[in-house]
Amino acid sequence: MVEARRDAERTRSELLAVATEVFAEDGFSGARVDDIAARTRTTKRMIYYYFGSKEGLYRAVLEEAYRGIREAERAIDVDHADPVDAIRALAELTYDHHVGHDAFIRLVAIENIHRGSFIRQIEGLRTLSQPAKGMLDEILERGRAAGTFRTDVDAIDVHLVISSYCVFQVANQYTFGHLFDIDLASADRRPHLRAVIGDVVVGWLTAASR
Amino acid sequence: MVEARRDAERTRSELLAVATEVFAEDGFSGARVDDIAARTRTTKRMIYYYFGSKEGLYRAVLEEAYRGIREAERAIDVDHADPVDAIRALAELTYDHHVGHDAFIRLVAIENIHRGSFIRQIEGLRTLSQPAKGMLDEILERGRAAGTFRTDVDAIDVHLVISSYCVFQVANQYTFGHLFDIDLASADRRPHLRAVIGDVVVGWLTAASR
DNA sequence: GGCCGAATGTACCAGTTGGTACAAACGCCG
DNA sequence: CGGCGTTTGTACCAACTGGTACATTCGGCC
Repeated sequence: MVEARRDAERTRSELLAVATEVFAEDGFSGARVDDIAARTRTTKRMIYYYFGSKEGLYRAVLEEAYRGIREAERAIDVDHADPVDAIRALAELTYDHHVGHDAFIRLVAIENIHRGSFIRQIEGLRTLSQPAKGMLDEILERGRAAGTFRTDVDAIDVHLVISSYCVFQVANQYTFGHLFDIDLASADRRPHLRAVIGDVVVGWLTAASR
Repeated sequence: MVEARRDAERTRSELLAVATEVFAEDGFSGARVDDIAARTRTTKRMIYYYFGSKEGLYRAVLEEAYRGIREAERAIDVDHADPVDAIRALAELTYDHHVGHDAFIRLVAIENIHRGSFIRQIEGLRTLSQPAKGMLDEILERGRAAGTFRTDVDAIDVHLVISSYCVFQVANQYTFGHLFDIDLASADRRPHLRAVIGDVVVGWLTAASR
């Protein structure tokens, strides 16, 4: 029987899963410890036993979310010989990836509201982000060597352009959607919005340098 | 003597100004009514007298912030004859504009965390956003007529690309900055980041349609 | 000057919230 | 089986927090 009355690992991970939902929904201050506990098979006491404080729980949520997302990102593998195809694929896969992980993007937005004060306390996150940059570097280098890519752009610039667009789709969908009376999350519009970021990056990179 | 002991207008506007700062800093749930009042020459009582509730105050803050920003946006006037110059200028001025209004962008981020539930209650905001779109429409039309702009892109797409980039610079500076060890807000880097969004939009729009 | 409604200040409250003291139950190991 | 460290549940609290009752003061108007 799996119905173990005592299962430290399960208690901990259930707490983490529920806390992720609640923090993503209500923010750090908006989330209530009692609320998180109530949605669990265990009690508030366990939050303090395993995580020490509301803040400790939030930090654990943030860390796990980042690890999970980086893991998922490694699956984005672009092996096109042509750098133009490769960069377009990377941009559009990044779009898909972000659209599919809105809870994570909400957590990131919340963390930025707090000026990144919690993320800074988490060790080892930085190295986790290097693969994404490495792949970009490699594609750009091939494109430049082939003479098809402009030379006044580096991997961070490209990552910034792609991330901005993809994050904004999710993070700002409510205000942007309201002001311009458009639903960015609508399935009908997805293919177009997806193609746009591909077009943007390819058009930009294949244009002549200033 | 300007030192009026009683000045309804001043009390109200001081409350609004301080509340804007506090909400932008701490979010809706994070902000404390007592804290806002304490930073004022008046008392908490006045918040309830003028705004009815914490939520009423937040709504007033949001509305005033949007009106202010749209006002400022109307100053962005691009009168280049060449649509390519015009669109580059628009993109780069939008960048400057966003970088200079980070409190507003924080409020927008906070509002999106709340899924836009407050902004929806504010009447007349939608019409306020139309000028920006109108100007874009006009530039795009000229560019298409001249044969220099691709035809598979509309004003909303362009606005989305520009806004994404400019908002991200400010809204996500902390997490992005931390993960890639770069300070997006550094004055040294501004000219480059500013040029990038110009290059992106021009390169994209002047490339051939798919 | 005296009236009256708008504006303001003080004191207070009830519900909420993060956090904890204490003890009990569990299950592994010898 | 018995002991012992880990894990869990209950009850509780002190501080905080949004909100308000009530009294008071101000300033314009007749």
